[in-house]
Amino acid sequence: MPANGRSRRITIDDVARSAGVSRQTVSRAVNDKPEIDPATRQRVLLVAQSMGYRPSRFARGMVGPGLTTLGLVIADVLNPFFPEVVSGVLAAADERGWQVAVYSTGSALERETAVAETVVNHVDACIAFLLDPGAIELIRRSGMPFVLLDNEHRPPAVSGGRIDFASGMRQVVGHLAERGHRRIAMLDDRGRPDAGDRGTRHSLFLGTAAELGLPADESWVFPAANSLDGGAAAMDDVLDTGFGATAVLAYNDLIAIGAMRRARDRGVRVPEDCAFVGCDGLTLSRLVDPPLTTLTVDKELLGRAAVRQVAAQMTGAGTGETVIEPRLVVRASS
Amino acid sequence: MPANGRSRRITIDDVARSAGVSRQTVSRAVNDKPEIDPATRQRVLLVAQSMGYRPSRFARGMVGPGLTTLGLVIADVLNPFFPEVVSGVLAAADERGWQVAVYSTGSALERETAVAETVVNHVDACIAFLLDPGAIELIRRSGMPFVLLDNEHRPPAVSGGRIDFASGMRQVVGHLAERGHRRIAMLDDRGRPDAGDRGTRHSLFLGTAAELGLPADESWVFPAANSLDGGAAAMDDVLDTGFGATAVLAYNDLIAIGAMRRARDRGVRVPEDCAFVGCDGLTLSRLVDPPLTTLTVDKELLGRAAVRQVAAQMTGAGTGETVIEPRLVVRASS
DNA sequence: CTGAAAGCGCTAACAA
DNA sequence: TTGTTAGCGCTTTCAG
Repeated sequence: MPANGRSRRITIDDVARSAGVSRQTVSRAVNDKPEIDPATRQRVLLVAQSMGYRPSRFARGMVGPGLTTLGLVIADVLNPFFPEVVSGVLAAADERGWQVAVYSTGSALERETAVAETVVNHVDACIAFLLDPGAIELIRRSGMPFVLLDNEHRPPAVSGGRIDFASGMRQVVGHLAERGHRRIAMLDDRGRPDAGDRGTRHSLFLGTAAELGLPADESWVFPAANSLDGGAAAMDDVLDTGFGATAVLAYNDLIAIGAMRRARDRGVRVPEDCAFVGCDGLTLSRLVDPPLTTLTVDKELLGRAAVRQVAAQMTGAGTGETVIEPRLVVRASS
Repeated sequence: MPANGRSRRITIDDVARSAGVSRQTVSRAVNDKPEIDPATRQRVLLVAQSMGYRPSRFARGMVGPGLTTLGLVIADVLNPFFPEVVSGVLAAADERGWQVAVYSTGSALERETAVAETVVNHVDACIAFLLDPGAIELIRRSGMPFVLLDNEHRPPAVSGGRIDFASGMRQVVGHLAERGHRRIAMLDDRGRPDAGDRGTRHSLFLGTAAELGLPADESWVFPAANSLDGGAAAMDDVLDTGFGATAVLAYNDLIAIGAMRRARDRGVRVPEDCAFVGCDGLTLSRLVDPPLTTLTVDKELLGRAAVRQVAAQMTGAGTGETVIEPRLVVRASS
């Protein structure tokens, strides 16, 4: 019960008794039904208000169709990638009259199972950024409509949404190669357990570099925590290993910006000494100095598309996948 | 019911019948109760799964204590102010085992009533950034625990959380005055209906300026849309009116950054020709060029404090107010 | 270990 | 216009 904490909940019967009417009449008054004497309504409403009566969501949901609650699991609202996705999801859910419950894993893999368990019990459908196979399986098994985003290991029975980084990496590495870069370092997100797996930015980078005849291998990839500080620390590694990179490609804009700032602080000229390229196309990337070249992704669209897929599943459609095409935006950092 | 769309919902009775047991046994299996034969559990679970059975949230909430859903109404997730508040709310709500449903008004005053109506019907408590008195009254009357944030016109019966901009403006204007600035323009958020009212940044700016003997009046305040572009457009106004401002104080960092960029684009040197100061202390403000001087606010704390107040109301405590103290962070823009 | 009965708070359908 | 009856799907007694 909406945590009254203290005493027993006040029910429609309490109000009915206190107002000297039947509970039906109370229901009519509260729900603004036409078939009730305005005077009665007024009186009942007053009593209800004074008693602090609030209809139970649960009892109502029990009778009527109830509200659809969509669970949205993200890693961290403070990572500027997610608010844009959230925005798309909120808008699309609102159009359908759904409520959105937001859950954050705090980018902690070990918390994913707990979040998944909560989700399974408290929402009607789920859109999630999740990496732990156990957590994913938990939600899948629940049978609720489920869309998994940004995960290359999506089980076949689960719908998904992803960004076409194969195309993206071609654009990015191609751009750097055109600019004459041969020694390109990559700053990967070390928080992801799928590092290096097929389809990840990491492996696509290596593959594309090889295709273009660039000398890149695992030693060209540096793990970074997914944050500005993480990017900065990884840039220290790049610089300190005497790697001689003339360009740095980061897993995302956050890491790229952190790295770029650290490089500048250490006397590296951008882009003359070293070029920087990010992924995601955060608003932020336009505002830093120098403005960051980035692989832009329509994150709101990703959110909207996910909601559309949830809706499709509710009408019985099968598993599907949405692929978002990224677009390289060249700015002064390269 | 959780929008099955197609046919009737599958109930516990359906499963019981199909598995040849009583619904009690199904309940035991599904809820992992100890008093059931492991073999039976297994069998029942299999049947349940194969039938796509999902227990009804509503029916469960009806019986047990149910989950508390906290409604969080913000203006716009894309405004980087809000994610930080959301982060604080999510964390504090999670600690209490509550679910958070996020609603966005899209910064549109005319949508507030509709959002308030939804909130009233579908959550157990509410934390909101709301400006329309009608919407606020709607939620207040519902009797649910309610905390109104960042609103100078909070009804006495409603709990609130706000930032101490009286102190803040003293810090900001004092700082600029110390630096020798006399002609200070303010870029106000034109979307707020309370512009100029007592307690707003607008009026506190004018009051503080007067106290310090600076020549500021209404004509020194320029309305700006709450966005980067809004700040840019307002800066055009400042520049074009030949106002001769040597410093610009903005309603928030978003507006300040937009204005600062526009100024630079038009050949104004920052801070030599014109200094810029924002409010809020967005992460963003540290990253732009030049880094922005800003009145930093602990936005996560604001969110956490709001949750704490909701919790207090649930245990029967009365109306309260949390005041967050802002802190000036001086950077290169001034 | 399993089943039968009772009731959570509400609204739709019907009766008065 | 108002009241009565019947459930919604589930879990918690209490019997077996």
